[in-house]
Amino acid sequence: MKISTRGRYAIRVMIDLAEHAQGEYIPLADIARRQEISEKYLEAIVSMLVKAGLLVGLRGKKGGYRLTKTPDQYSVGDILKITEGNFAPVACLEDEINSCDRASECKTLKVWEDFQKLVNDYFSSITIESLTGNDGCYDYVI
Amino acid sequence: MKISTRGRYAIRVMIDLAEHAQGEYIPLADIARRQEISEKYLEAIVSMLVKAGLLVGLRGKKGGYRLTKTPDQYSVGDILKITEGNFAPVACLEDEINSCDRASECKTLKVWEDFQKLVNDYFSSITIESLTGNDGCYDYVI
DNA sequence: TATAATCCTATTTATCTGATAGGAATATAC
DNA sequence: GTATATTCCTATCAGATAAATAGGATTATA
Repeated sequence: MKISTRGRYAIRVMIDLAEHAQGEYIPLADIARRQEISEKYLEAIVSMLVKAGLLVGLRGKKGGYRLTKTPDQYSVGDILKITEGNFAPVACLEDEINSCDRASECKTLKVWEDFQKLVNDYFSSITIESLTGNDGCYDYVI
Repeated sequence: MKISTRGRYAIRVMIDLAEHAQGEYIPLADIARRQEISEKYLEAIVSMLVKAGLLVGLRGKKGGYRLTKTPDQYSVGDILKITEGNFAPVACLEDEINSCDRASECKTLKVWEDFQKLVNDYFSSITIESLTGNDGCYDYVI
């Protein structure tokens, strides 16, 4: 029932970018220094966020990462879904169809289904913007 | 973010006992057979429940396990707290006092605190009795 | 062309999960 | 009091995953 370090770091990266980016690309080294996280480890995490389209990276000098949307358009849930895979508390809820033999007689299935919805709704309701010290007025265009 | 097999099995054991026990001791072999779970694996799980006082075991012939309370007095949360340790989604919330250096400046601490409460409240609200096919009238005395 | 950055692949270490095995201790029934 | 049925205890094992590190290929800018 733990949120992985990956997930926690991913959220911190997103908040950091939301607070410091003015539309330009921010090198990962800057984020790693501010957040006191190993740059090499962050690399793996950030690459997940890029692959999922939450960030874009640019190589070379003046390169780095930037958000693809404004901070109010990201939820904590969006990020955790990428790093944690999904919010299914049990394996049988990971796929659309439940392929567990015992599903029809399972007395706890509803407990897990309702729980999954609870978790999803909670994390979906928290925006990255709400976790920054910013005022919600972005003076840059994405 | 997964509930362990231990936790799921523990809940099934408790439901099984709530449905089948009439005050007498139920051998683990019976539960293992009904639930189609390895008896040896269940042993380790059930011993946790005994140590925590949710069940009592009796050795020897006519031995087995029985509940220490009526099914409506157990919540799913009571059981999961034992098998999962706690509901802290991050390590810094496991102890009473938060010993994380970054706690004072942590932008996500409240997210995790509120989440922990949400999870705790949810699982605490579900009784084992509500997961059985019983009517809530116990014809045995504990 | 030098430099600064992302991107990619592999490796390591530690921890946890799920499961199995063998046997010691003990309560009941005959 | 002996056989039997059961919990109880300790140890072990394989596999997966998490967290982190390392080295170098690629690419954009100045």
